[in-house]
Amino acid sequence: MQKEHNLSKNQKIIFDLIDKSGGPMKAYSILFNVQKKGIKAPLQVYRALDKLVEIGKIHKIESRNAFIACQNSSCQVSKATAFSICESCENVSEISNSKLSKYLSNFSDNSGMKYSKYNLEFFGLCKKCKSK
Amino acid sequence: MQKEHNLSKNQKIIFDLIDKSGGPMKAYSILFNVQKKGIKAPLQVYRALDKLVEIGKIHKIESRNAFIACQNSSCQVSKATAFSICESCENVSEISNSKLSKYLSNFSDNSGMKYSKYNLEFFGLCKKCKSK
DNA sequence: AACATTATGTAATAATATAACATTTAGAAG
DNA sequence: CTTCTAAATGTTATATTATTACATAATGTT
Repeated sequence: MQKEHNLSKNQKIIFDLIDKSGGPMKAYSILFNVQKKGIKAPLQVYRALDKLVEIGKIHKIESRNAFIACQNSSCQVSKATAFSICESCENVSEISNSKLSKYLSNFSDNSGMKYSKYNLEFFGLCKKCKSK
Repeated sequence: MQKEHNLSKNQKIIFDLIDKSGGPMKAYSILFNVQKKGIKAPLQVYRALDKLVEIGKIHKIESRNAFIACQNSSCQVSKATAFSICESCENVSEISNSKLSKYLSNFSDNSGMKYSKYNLEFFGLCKKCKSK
């Protein structure tokens, strides 16, 4: 069972926006969209984003500086994330493949490092863009 | 055999700096370090970085906005990269593990997407930082 | 020599993110 | 219900990362 986080006002506004958008959103585009709701400054957005990332409600797509709602309801913390990114239309989706996540969560090499987190981004052409 | 790219003047200066540093470097830190060599503007740095990334001499660590020299001499193009990042000391190293790269290069799911590239970043504590 | 491609130089500015400080709100403990 | 604490908010300013636009020079090809 997922812990219920009571989102604060700003967190809820921003999460709902990202979630409803269905795709990745950039911080300043979020800011623009929530200004009518009284969120006026970048920092207000970044603070909400930081918290939402921390509790796993959204993930950051590092290569795009964008944020996407977690599509995996069982995902509490952002410690094991994988995405597929279309380099043509910039569509992003979260990959939830238990074999992949098991493989990566258990990965270790001879560096003596203990991995507690990973982020994987695959790039290519999505079905639509491939057939163009 | 790796194709020999004749680096231009700026590309060579910047690659040598990153390579000698032995770790990831940020664009504006690179800029600062090469100003005595006549490279004065951010754009000159970013252009060289773009080219070096394109030909696989360096890689971008997306989560850190930093650039590291490729540590894998057989790596021509930056299409399959994996790094381990210490969240305490920020040490970064390139993982070269043929099983991992095979697994990821051959990965496919039911999205209909053809993956041509990936970037994986593992996070944790390195040996040194763990024992502190 | 003519042409195309790649690289360079320079200034301005866009886009992304954080620091610092004051105040308010929401929960927990007594 | 009051006191305390942690979390969240509001606001201004600024730091950091990256690109646009335009002019010129060097390099490679036919």
